[in-house]
Amino acid sequence: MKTTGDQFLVKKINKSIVLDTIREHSPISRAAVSKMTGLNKGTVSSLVQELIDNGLILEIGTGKSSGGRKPVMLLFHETAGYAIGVELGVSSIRTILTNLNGEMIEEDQRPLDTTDRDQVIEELFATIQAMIERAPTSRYGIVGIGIGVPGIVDEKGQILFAPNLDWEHVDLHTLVSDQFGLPVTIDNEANAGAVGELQYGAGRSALNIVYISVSEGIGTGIMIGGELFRGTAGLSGEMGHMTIEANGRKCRCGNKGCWELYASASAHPNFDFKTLLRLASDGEADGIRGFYEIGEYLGIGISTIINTFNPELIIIGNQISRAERYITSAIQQTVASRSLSYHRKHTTIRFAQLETRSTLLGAAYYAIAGFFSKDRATLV
Amino acid sequence: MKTTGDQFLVKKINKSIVLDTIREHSPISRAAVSKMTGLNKGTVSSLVQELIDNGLILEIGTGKSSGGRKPVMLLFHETAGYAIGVELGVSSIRTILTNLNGEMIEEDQRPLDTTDRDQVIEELFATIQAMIERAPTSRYGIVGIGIGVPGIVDEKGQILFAPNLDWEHVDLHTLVSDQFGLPVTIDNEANAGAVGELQYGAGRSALNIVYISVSEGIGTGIMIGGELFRGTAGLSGEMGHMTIEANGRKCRCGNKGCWELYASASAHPNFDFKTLLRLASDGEADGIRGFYEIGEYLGIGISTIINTFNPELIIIGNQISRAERYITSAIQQTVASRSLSYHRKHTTIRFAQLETRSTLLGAAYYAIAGFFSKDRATLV
DNA sequence: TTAGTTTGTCTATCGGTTAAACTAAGTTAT
DNA sequence: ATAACTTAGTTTAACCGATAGACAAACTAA
Repeated sequence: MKTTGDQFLVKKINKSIVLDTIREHSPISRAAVSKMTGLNKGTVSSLVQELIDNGLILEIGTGKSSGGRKPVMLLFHETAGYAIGVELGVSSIRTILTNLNGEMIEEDQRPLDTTDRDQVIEELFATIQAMIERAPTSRYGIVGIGIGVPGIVDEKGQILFAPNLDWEHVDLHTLVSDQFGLPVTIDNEANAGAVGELQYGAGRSALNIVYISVSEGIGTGIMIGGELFRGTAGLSGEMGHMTIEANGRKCRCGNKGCWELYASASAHPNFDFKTLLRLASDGEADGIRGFYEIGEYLGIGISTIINTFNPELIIIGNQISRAERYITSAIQQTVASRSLSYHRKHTTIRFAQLETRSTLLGAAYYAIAGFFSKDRATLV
Repeated sequence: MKTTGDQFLVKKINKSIVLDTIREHSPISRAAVSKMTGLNKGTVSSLVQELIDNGLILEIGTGKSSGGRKPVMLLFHETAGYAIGVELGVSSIRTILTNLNGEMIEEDQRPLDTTDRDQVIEELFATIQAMIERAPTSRYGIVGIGIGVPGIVDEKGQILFAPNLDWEHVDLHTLVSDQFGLPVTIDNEANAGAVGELQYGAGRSALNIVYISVSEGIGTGIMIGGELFRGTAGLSGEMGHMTIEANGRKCRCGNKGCWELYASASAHPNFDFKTLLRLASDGEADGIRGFYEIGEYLGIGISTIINTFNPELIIIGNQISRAERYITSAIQQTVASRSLSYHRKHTTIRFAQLETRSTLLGAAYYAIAGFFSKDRATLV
């Protein structure tokens, strides 16, 4: 049954629009909100009053007059609540605390010397608990926890398969949810990275972007129309396993010639990523050529992505960012020669702007977005 | 500026819901619509009355009583208008006339022995004009024209590049629009096919489907959340040019190792499609093996599509359908061994149900959909 | 015949938006 | 200094569409 329209729906829509407008344009006056949104001044006034009562926005004195009465400036109350973002990596757990604007307030990093499920989860609980305790008191407290994990996650927040952790079928959502009694979102790290970059990084104001997370493997997060594309069971975006050599190397996924075997940070047959970086920075031919080859293979997959999605923006993130200067030209040249010209014209390729925080900020954003969508439904 | 909510929006939403419900469940009573949609009986009554006044639905006598007053059955008035769908092929132009339910009323096919722009367009105008004249008189007349073309079309309906017709930069939308003064939609044939299958064929009630049109080349239409995914400039879905052999055969697109070079109906190095079909039906090893190889390569690309989109359904259509029995098992085996198991579980692979009419029906649907979305906006 | 059920309409009310009047508080011109 | 103009924000009345519930119509079942 589709959602039918009634007066409450109208109010919910308009309240969202007003809140979003204030969030994006703080500080701003009621009159300006009315002009920007097209909503009547009176409507804006009453909705703003409710948002103030809800503690989500603040009046912050008067602004400059432009020939008449001074406007009362409104501010999004970014510290009315806090969100926790976690990146569960293979060798470390990183955690941040953000305000409702997604600005980082606190940070924590713990090395992981095990992949044992129980030990990792114990450490995860500890870092989250510590972050909860470090959060300032606020009206809404911790509004949620978002976690990015290196693996395949279904729509219920269950980790189906995390090869680097050697985990299978871990219902992380239930575990964390039961422990803290807070809203929890679990997603794979590439999806979270895509969300982070679109909200706070290189992809702001873009609608269709593809985020490519390149480290040991390759993961991709696909944002379509400003929304994460999840596929039927929440399993979309495993483009690391697209075939680029029909009879290529065998992959642990069962396929042959997967992209990530040729284009990831660990793709070089002789040197690992750190060694390659050292060689390249020393100007050694082995390092330079190693990265050039990786860049070429990245370009091959990126060309397919461009032809498939015709995105505004492709963002390359995670470990490989550290080799940006060594691989950029190889990528650009390969894409220029391999992708369809009309498609290429509309696509920009960039490295992640948030550096190593795309996933963390994206994870925290899940919590913030969840809070507001709930808020909009219930607090009308 | 986002659309803000007001009473008109509410009415538009509800009127759409009522109309859609009647379209999908004709014949149906007002009471049943109310129960299905959750809308109040009175609301349904008044919206139905308006739709009757608009000529979009009809009262068709009473139905069976279930222990009380007999219901008045409502019918979608499918002949209140007609739509034209055109498939501009390389060797022929096919045209259909449908009612507002997308049911074919008239059909026309004209061979094309030239790819000359002016001659083709003259023929195109002639077939459309003939179809307009064959349409029964109706309240809304011809509500629009949809055209599927074999090439890259941008969001304005301009053909950027149609290799098989040898056309570049033809503003077909303006040409047809000026000639007939009707709403016109131009899209590539794979997109139109995807829409056709989702609306009327194998993909009904699915949300995420990928339609693969396999003939001389390979085109793909991607439906996400029930909507066609168009990309930033309307150029999405050229997966025929994804790389499956990094150093494979040279493609006219500039890339190497494109999928369509290995998996299209014209991919066999020695035999053309017709010959292969004849050989296979004669039980000749060359034909059987030829199709098996094409099926394997199709399976490689389909595996990438599954891992990328995790769609509910993949539909294979166009010319290759005629070889269904020779390639099915090769496709299934390859996909089973190459795609990620979790993803594969949620995806079904089928051949087009509308046979050679996916594109035509999809093109006509563009016109119908355009009519209703306009109608909903203006006739409230 | 009577009681109960189902369909569809009608009426009062409610909650939202809007336009417009109004109050408040500034600036600019003379 | 004062009048005229501007801009900001609130209040009021009117409007519109949905809803709940009463009602009439038309049927079935006992």
